[in-house]
Amino acid sequence: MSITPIFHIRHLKLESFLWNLIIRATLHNHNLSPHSPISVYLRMRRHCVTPDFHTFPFLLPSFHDPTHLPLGQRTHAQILLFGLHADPFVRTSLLNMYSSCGDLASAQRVFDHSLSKDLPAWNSVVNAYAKAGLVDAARKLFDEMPERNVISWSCLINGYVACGRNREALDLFRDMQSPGKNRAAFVRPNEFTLSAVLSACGRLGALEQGEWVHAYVDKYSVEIDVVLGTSLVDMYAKCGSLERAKRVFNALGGKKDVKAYSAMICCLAMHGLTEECFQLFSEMTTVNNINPNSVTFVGVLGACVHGGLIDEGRSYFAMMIERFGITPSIHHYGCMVDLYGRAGLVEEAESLIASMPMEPDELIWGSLLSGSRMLGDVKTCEAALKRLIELDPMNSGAYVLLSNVYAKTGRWIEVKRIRQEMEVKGIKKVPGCSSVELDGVIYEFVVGDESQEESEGIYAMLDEVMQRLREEAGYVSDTKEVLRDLDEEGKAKALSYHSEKLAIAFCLMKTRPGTPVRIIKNLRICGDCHLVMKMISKLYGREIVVRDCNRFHHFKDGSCSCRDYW
DNA sequence: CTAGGGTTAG
Repeated sequence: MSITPIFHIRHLKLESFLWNLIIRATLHNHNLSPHSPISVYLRMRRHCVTPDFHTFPFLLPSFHDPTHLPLGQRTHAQILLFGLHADPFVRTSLLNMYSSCGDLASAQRVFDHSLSKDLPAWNSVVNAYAKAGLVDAARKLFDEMPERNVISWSCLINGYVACGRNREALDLFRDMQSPGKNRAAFVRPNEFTLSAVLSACGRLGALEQGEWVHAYVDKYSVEIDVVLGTSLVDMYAKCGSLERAKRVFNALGGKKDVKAYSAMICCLAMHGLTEECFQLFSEMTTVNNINPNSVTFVGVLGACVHGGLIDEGRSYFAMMIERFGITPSIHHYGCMVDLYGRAGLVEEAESLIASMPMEPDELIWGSLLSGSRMLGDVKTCEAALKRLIELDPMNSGAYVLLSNVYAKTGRWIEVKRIRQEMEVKGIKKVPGCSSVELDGVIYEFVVGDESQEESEGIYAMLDEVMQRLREEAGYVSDTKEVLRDLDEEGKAKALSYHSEKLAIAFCLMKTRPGTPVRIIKNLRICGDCHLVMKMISKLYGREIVVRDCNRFHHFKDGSCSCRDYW
């Protein structure tokens, strides 16, 4: 870019005006080239042009990650030097700079020392706390705000979604729409709000609420841009409705970018549709010439894992590095380790781990553990667990996986030892929890839970169902994964109240025959529940979709889309 | 209209 003509303009005010414009024009230059905002600013100073009220709101957004903090601080000093620190625009920019550089304390200080705190300033500080993961603090500020607009609500909803408090995000969205609660005029959600809400719906599996958002989008003619479209795709796919995900995805037409493609690719992978996943990948890269990124490959490699496709996994891994120049992250290594482990290629897994440029983390050892668990490779599991608990001593999942392997192979002394070890260290097993949505209400079931209002009915229903499975389908409990050394009857009992069984009983009770059932589970589904779901799908003529923490299972006519490989 | 606040895939 040539900026020479500017130097000949004499008029002082006009000079800063033009320098400001140049800084704005360079905002997208993130490297420290001569054309970066800070370089232009320094040149402006060398030409003895005094910065004004507009200069810093242009300059400050160029400092947006922790490595930029020192420059941000020096810019703050410049602001003080030129006496521009009282200006509300400058202050909000400064607040945002500190927040995006990760210096929350300084952001708060800038806010506290502001004489007039207008709406953008409040929104910025709420957002700063929400982005830092301190959503309760954000909420406190939000509650103190003298007035709020759609941005205030969106920032806080985002904060809840970002830290996994999805229910609270939806509660807040509901409050936003009940005029009594937001003590202001009705605030209409926009595409920013709706994207965040859809994200929460997807994670919760709240299809009906997600559908409501989609209907809202249509009703108020909110434009489905690529961001909102991606959110819709993600929501439908995570709620088990691939058909509608595809419909929205296709309707995006030429607007689809790498994120939209990646969302769809990851979703196809989660549903075990490996072929379609690969096809979409090639459509994206070869037909539409969109470069995949690291997330795209997390999806594609995930599809390989779910399909047990070693060769494809290897070739995508190589393609990622060689053709697209993407440095594999720990997630990609994790996929490969999982893939090798499941195939019994323990040596390959280990040599890959040894070749990693970064220290293997708990994800890697977890992948090795969950991979080798499939084949009952006790030795590898033990080794992986040992490394895993060095890094993450309270990881209950690791202990459970290993004791699973011991239980499968009947090594009850070891099972007992693990259980004692967990007890001594105070490690609590994460309880299995399943949820279903009915008429827009999410019902949660925890293993052996009897607190539900209708517990009695649910248990009676479950007993009846299991009885029918035994009599009419020859069901015998698959007790291989019970973690206690009980007699066969005891084991069957320990299994029979797994949360997903409670959930399915509830659905059979509450919904009309033939209605599809969707269940979300926080852990991996166990062998026995998997078997029971298959049988129910046939005997009761129900389509059942179970999303466990790892992937989707579509049960229909007695079989599952995962082909019993998970 | 030279200026400040928020969104999607993992």
